[in-house]
Amino acid sequence: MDDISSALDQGAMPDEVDSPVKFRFPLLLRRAWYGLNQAFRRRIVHLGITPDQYTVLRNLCEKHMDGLTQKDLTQRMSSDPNTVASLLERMEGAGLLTRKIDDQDRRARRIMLSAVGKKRFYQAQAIAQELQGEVLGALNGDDCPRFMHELGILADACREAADRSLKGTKTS
Amino acid sequence: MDDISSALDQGAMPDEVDSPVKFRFPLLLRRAWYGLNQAFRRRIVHLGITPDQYTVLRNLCEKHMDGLTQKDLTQRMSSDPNTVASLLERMEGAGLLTRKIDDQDRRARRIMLSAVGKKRFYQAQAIAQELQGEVLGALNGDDCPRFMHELGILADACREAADRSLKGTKTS
DNA sequence: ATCAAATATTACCTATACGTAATAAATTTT
DNA sequence: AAAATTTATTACGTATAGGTAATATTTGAT
Repeated sequence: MDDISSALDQGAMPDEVDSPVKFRFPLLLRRAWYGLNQAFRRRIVHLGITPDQYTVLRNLCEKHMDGLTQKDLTQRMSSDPNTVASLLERMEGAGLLTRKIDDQDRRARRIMLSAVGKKRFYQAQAIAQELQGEVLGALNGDDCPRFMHELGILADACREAADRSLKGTKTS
Repeated sequence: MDDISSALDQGAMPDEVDSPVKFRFPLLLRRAWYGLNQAFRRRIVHLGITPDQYTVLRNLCEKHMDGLTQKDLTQRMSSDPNTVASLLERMEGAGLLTRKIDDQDRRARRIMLSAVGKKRFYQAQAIAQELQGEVLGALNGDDCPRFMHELGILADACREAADRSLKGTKTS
């Protein structure tokens, strides 16, 4: 441990050599995600919804008029059952959607958008598209498709790493 | 509003036409960020720290042996003063760092890593690098630098959008 | 048909994210 | 220099993220 400490005291930088701060994936990802989220939150606060609530509304609006179960939503949102449950509880309280026990599977609950929910979605969608335009405008239009493709590959790799990390399959 | 509703009832998809789900920036960003975070959280839980706490430790370890103020940390983490304050409070309680009033500016608090904090950082760093290798391995090595450069551009654009969205400069 | 295993959700807990207001100390203005 | 302004942090409140355990149901095995 003394080796490490003295190295540090001399001003050595742990892993900056092989990966400068400006190019580290986790840092950039964090910065992008929090920035985008914060921008969107600030722009839709007057609608009484949050970015995550918008994500729920979008998933319910997009070709799922028959509703979704909480499980479905959880997967579509890359989220967690607990988080989704409390999120939907608040949204139901706000009159944005309804939850009723599913006819086929009485363990599950089917989520259905309300008229208010639809309206809020369309109001927020315009803002979301405007914001997305502003942000993606910073990138050369020609580079965009390839970039999104690569981001998709990394996103999948991240999710797979998370799944792998759940049960002790870290090594084998 | 009836126009909108009937369009939906026919199964129309809001903005899927011009931007398919698989290529939408916010979705991919969310998936990548949550996946990476969850993977890392699961792999370091035995060290008694969280991903955000690791970020604090990393910032304190990297060339800032003289310590950082909470404000500094807040900016470096793309975070918020409130969040950082409670985060540091927990970490101080866990013995990972110390907070003392700054000599130059007695409003500020200077954060200093403890021996335990240093040790935990190096233990977690090995895991972080391993994880990063697994994830980035999914991308063609040659594409990586350009991708990171572009992600950096978008991250900056997101932060700027967030700052712009704070004070009513949305239109002008 | 019955009992065991799998599954959807809830309940409860801790850790962020971040907004607003309060507090205290530093800086600027008059 | 005293007052007004700016700034670093804390206090407090609501909204996620996500782990563990309990519950209710459905499915699968005997």
